[in-house]
Amino acid sequence: MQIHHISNIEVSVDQTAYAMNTGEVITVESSEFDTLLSAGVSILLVDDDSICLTILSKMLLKFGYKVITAKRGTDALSIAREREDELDLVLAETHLPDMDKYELLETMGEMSTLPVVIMSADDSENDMLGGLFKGAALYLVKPITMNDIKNLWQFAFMKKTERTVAAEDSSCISSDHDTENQIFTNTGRQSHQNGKRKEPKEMEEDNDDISVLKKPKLIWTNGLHNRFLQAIRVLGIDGKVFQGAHPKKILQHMNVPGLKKENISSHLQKYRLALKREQRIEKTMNRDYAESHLASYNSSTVDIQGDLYQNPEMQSLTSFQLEFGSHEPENVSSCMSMPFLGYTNSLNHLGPNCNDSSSCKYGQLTLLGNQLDSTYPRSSFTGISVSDSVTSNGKLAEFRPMVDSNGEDFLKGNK
DNA sequence: CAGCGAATAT
DNA sequence: CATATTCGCT
Repeated sequence: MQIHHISNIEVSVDQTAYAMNTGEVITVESSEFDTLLSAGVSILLVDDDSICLTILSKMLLKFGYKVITAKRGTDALSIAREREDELDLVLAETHLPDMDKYELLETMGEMSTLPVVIMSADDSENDMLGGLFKGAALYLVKPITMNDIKNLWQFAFMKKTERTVAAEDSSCISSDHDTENQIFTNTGRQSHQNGKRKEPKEMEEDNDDISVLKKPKLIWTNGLHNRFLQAIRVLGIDGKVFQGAHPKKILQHMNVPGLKKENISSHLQKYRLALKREQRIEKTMNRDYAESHLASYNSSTVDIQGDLYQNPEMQSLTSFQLEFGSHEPENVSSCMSMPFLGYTNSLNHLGPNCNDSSSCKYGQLTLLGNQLDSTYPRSSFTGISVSDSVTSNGKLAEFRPMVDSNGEDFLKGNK
């Protein structure tokens, strides 16, 4: 088998630009944050084409990922089999010489828990939905951008779960000041082909002594919330008049393994409160300075992200992140703050293209989306990443939590 | 039994 | 104090 351990690659980034995409001036000084988040994440990169392989490796390395490459599907599988523990994520091209389209994806799904991110030049809904349905954590359409790469780390945590927890779950009475190398506890699962909604089995050999008594605290991450929003958009915004958005249906639609009805209800309750608040705010604003404020509110999503951002309303059809609080309390919340910031997130290219397709399973999504978008709070979009602002400004903006991003407004209580 | 609002817990 | 869970009512 041909495995290349890449530690140093000699390809100039300039060529990256022409080959991969606009890639221009990826000034991405790989801000400290990016490298911090992706640091130590090991990625198995699978691509038949040497050029792509090299370029992608380069990009990955730039963000601090560890990269192992394979050119053939079989190689990828054996690597994954032997060294699954060292790996965090598989990034694979769909078209491989020795396998057909989603064979690697499927096989990988059967034999390991590694999240698989698919990349392909095929951008039809059929292809994308197919890939996602077969269990891909994310479907990236080539050309791959630096942003895509930058956000990859988020999907790596879908597998790295209990290992880290179990490793440190032993009594840590020692009041150690842990460094930041701690990893949060995400429980993620790839959807199987027959993937139904629930997964009765939870932990394999974990301490379940209190698992029944203690309910794991569910933390609604942006990703999870986005999924929630997506579900709501499809089903209908309010359960009262329409028959859409009952928690049960939402749960069904979200299709998240560990998620309980109660969680949805709770979140829905909070969500509705937030809605009310916003409506009141808008009303009070209407009385006084009607248009100026409103205008700024509505356009804000567009303003920040500028022209190059596509369709913020459409959120990822992709995967989700389920996060439970670990038994050790504090480390979670501290870690939590990081992912929020960087969550520009897998905007996969599903949204914009969907309107022309009647074949799209989520065709109703576009329909409902139009009539609803005035009602629901701004899509929770927080992070406009640093590199985004680079392109708009021309120079690097300082990293700061988006002030005007309304992503979080839903979370904070405005009165 | 499910949904929703309010109370309670973390 | 915010947010998740539990309770009680419909």
